[in-house]
Amino acid sequence: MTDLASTTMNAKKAGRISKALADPNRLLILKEIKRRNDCLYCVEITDIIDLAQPSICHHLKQLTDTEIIVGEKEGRNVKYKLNNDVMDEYIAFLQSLKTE
Amino acid sequence: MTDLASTTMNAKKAGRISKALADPNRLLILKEIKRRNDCLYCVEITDIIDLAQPSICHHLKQLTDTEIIVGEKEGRNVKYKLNNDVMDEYIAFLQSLKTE
DNA sequence: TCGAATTATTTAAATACTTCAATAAATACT
DNA sequence: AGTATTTATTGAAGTATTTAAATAATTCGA
Repeated sequence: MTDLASTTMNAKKAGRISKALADPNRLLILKEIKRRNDCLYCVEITDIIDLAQPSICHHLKQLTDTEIIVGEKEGRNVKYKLNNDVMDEYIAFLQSLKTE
Repeated sequence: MTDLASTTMNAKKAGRISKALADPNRLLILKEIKRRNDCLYCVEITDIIDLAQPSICHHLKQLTDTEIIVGEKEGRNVKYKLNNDVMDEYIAFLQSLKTE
């Protein structure tokens, strides 16, 4: 099992997730997934983000590489969903940094 | 009130906080603040991070600029503490991205 | 099969980030 | 005042990220 696919959170993985979230366009994508009830086709992202197709593809890759979102192929399209587990692990890591 | 100093979280501010957290050395600093019971002098960071003093200073600035940590001057030293409020706001923003 | 639609990859340019050496600024101590 | 200690700033080099044009790959429909 690779480090990326590991289910346990650590500083290294948290750093990668932070980096994946460190772009306004990628946060926009996540907000849009939420708005569309956890379901977003790649082609629809062009409507909300003013970037060329390869750029959007690049941002989606940042998010899928860290497994914050998961893509499901549906014919020609890819449907994206948020990975709540990864988000919960990341949030738990952040909580652990706080003083009780 | 500047956007950075605003108490309300938005995608722009969340993006900046994510970016501040997107470095292993900065996460190390946060973990060390926690380990030392929410109190860390700049000069002590040299012990745990193998970077030159200006580099550490640079990283501390990333964290203080986004107010994830707050520095208190004590004579020549600066004592750093985690800003739980900002962390909570950031976590709440991440929670809001999840599907209920 | 052929053409259209959707997504992925490669390459290159522009921009941003990380790091350190040199140096400055602030403060304590004698 | 002079010196040592701690932190901040500037400037430059190396590295990484973002973006888009060109192109490839995949799949649906006629």
